[in-house]
Amino acid sequence: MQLLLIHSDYIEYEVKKSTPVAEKIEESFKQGRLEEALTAFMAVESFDEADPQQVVERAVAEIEKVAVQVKAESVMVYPYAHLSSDLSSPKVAVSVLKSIEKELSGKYNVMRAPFGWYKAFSISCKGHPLSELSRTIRPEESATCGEAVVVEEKKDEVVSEALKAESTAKSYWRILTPDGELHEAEGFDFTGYDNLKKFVDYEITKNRNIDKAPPHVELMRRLEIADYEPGSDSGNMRFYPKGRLMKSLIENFVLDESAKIGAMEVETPLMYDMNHPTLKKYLDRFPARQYSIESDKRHMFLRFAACFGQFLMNHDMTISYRHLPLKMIELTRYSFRKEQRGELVGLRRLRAFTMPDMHTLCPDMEGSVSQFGEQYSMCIDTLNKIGIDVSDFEVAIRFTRDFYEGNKDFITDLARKVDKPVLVEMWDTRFFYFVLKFEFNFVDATAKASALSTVQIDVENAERYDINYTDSNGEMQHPVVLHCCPSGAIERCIYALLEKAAMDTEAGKVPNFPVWLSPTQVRVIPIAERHMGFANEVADALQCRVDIDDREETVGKKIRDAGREWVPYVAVIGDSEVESGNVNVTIRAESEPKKPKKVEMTAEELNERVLSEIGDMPYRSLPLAKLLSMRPKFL
RNA sequence: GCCGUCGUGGCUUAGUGGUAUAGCGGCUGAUUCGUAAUCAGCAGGCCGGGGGUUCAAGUCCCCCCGACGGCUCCA
Repeated sequence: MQLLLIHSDYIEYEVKKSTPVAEKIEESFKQGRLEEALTAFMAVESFDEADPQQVVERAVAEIEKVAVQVKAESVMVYPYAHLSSDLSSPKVAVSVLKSIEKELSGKYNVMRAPFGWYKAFSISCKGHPLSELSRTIRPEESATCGEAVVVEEKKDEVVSEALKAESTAKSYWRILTPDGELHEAEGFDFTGYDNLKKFVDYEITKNRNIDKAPPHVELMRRLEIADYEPGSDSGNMRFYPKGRLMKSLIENFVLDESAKIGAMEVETPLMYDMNHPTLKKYLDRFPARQYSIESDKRHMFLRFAACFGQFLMNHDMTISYRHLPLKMIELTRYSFRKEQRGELVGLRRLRAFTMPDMHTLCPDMEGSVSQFGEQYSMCIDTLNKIGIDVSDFEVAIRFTRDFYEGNKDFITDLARKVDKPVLVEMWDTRFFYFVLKFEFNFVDATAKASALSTVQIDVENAERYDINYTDSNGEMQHPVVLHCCPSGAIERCIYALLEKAAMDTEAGKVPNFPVWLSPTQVRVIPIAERHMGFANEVADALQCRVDIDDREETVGKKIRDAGREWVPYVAVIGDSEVESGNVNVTIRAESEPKKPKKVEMTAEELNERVLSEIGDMPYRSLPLAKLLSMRPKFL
C-alpha cells in the first residue's frame, strides 16, 4: 500500500463521474468536508492481497502515529489510485479501505471518500515539517513474481531516522585554536587559514558559488585512471589498469599500516537481510541511503560500511578483557550508498566505493578516548604518506556537550597535534550513535569539502549487537566501539591527489603523483631504433615500474606524452648515452613549467634514487605492456 | 529527488530547419629524428534513446537516460 498523509486545514471533495469500478453509494456520500483533518491518500496494491488484514493493521498504526504527532482529531480516508502503478483488485481495495475506516472510527472523526469515482477535491496543506509524509506498506514475506532478483528503490526505507533527526539537530559551531580557546565561528579571524575558511563556509553557511566542474574529472579520464560506466548505475565507476594499480597500492598501504597496529583483516558479506532485527535498528541510526535488492522472498540491502559484518562477528566471539583493545579491519570493495543523484561527482562522491573500515573494541570510555587519540595520529600519518599533508586538509571535531565538559584537555590536544585552528560542532543531545568524532576534510579546487579519515566513539552498537567481553572480575561487559576509516575512501584519496595536483598547476607548478603511486615510474625514450638495445639494458637495470616508448614518433612527441602522463623520471637515450653508458634523466619533481631539470646519471644511480623514493611504501609491477607500441588506448 | 544547462565518429568539437565540420587518436605510407605535437593519404557518425511537428529535424516540441552546476544531503 502507498500512503500519502497530509495534515490539512480542511479537505473537501465532490464526486463527478463514476468509473467502471465505482462502489455504489448513497446521495449523502457524494460530497464531504472535514476541518483540521489528517488526510490519508492511499492506493491498495497487488502485494497487499497476500494479507489484507495485516496491511489494514499497519496502515491504521501509521495513520494513528502521525495523527497523534500532529494532534489531528479528524481523518479523511481518501482512495487515490495514482499513488501506485500496481494496484490490487477493486474488491480487495474497497474492503481494505472500509476496514481502515472502521478501525479508526472509534478514536477519530473519520470520513471516507468513495472508491472508484472521479472526484473534485480541494485541500489546504498546513505546510509544517510533518504535514506531508509518505509511507510504503508491504505485507511481510511478500514474494514478487518475475525475475529472481529485482533491484528496486523503496522511497520509504531509504530515509533513516538519523537522516530525519539531523534536520532537527541543533548545532553549535566553534573554532578551536591550539591554545584551547573556543571561538565563535562567526567573526573568527581566518587570516592565513584560507582553506579552513572555505571549509567552515561549506559546513555552516552552505554558500557555494561554483561554475566549473571539479578539475579531477577531466584528469581521471585523461590519465586513464577511472571513468564513468554508462552500463551501471551512476556513481559506479570503471577503473582502468593505471587506476586499479593506484587503488591497489593505496589499499595495500592502508592494510599494512593497520596490521602494524594489530588489526586483524576479515571479510564480511556485501548484502544483509533488511528484516534482521538488529540491522533494522542500526539502519535507522545511520545517516545514509541504501541500495535494496529483492532476492526470492528476502529483502536485502547492500552494506554501506563493514560495521554489520564485523559486529555480527564480534557478537559470536568469546572475548576477554585481556584481548582489548581488539581491532578488526576490512577493506570494503565495495561499500554502497545510494547518494542523491545531484550529489555524485567524479571520484569525490560515489555510490559504490572502497573504504577501509576498522573497528576497535575498548573496555570502557577511558580506553576508547585513549585509542581515539592514537588513531587520530595514525590517520594523520596515513594521509601524509599517501601524499595528503596536514596543510591539505581541515579538521572537524564533533561531539556532544556532555562529552566536551568531561574531556576539554583531550579535545584541545587534538587541535594541538595539527597545530592549527579546527572546526568544532557541538550538539546538546546525541542524535547519532557516537559521542565524539573527527574527520579530516579535503578542500578541493572548487572550495568543496569532503571527508577523508574519520574516527568515531560509538556508545550504542555494542549493546544493540549484544557484543560482550569478560572483565577481570568475570563479569560480562559491553565494550565501547571505535569506528575508524584511516584514509577515507580510496577513490576519494585519488580524487584528493588529483585535485591537489590541479591546484598546483593553477599555482604555476608542475603537477605530480608521489613516485610510489605513479603508474610509470621511469620512462625510457630511445631516440631512434638503433638505441633500443641500450634502452632495454637500462630498463632491465631498474627495479621499478619502467616502460620504453618505442613508438615511431619524434623525441618531442614522446617527451610531451611522458609529461602529460606525469611520469616522474624520463630517461632519453641516444648516441651520446650509448657511448657514455649514462642516461640523461628529466626529473619531474624538480622541474618547472618550460624549465625541465635534466641530470646525467648512471642507470644504477637512477635505480637507487627511485627505490629510495618508494621506500617502505607498497610496490606492484606495471600492469601494462612495457613497450608503449604494444599498449591499447582506453579512451 | 527538485530546478537549470548540456549530450554530434574512441576523444575534443563546428553546425538553430535544406546532401554532417575539423583536430587528436586509429590504420597505411614516407621520415630514424636530441627534449612539450614530422608530413601525406585512408577508414570511422542512423548527431544519447523514444515519440511528435514539418515537404524536410543534429537543429523546433514532449517523454526518458546520462553528465555538469545549483538546491537538498553527506560516513
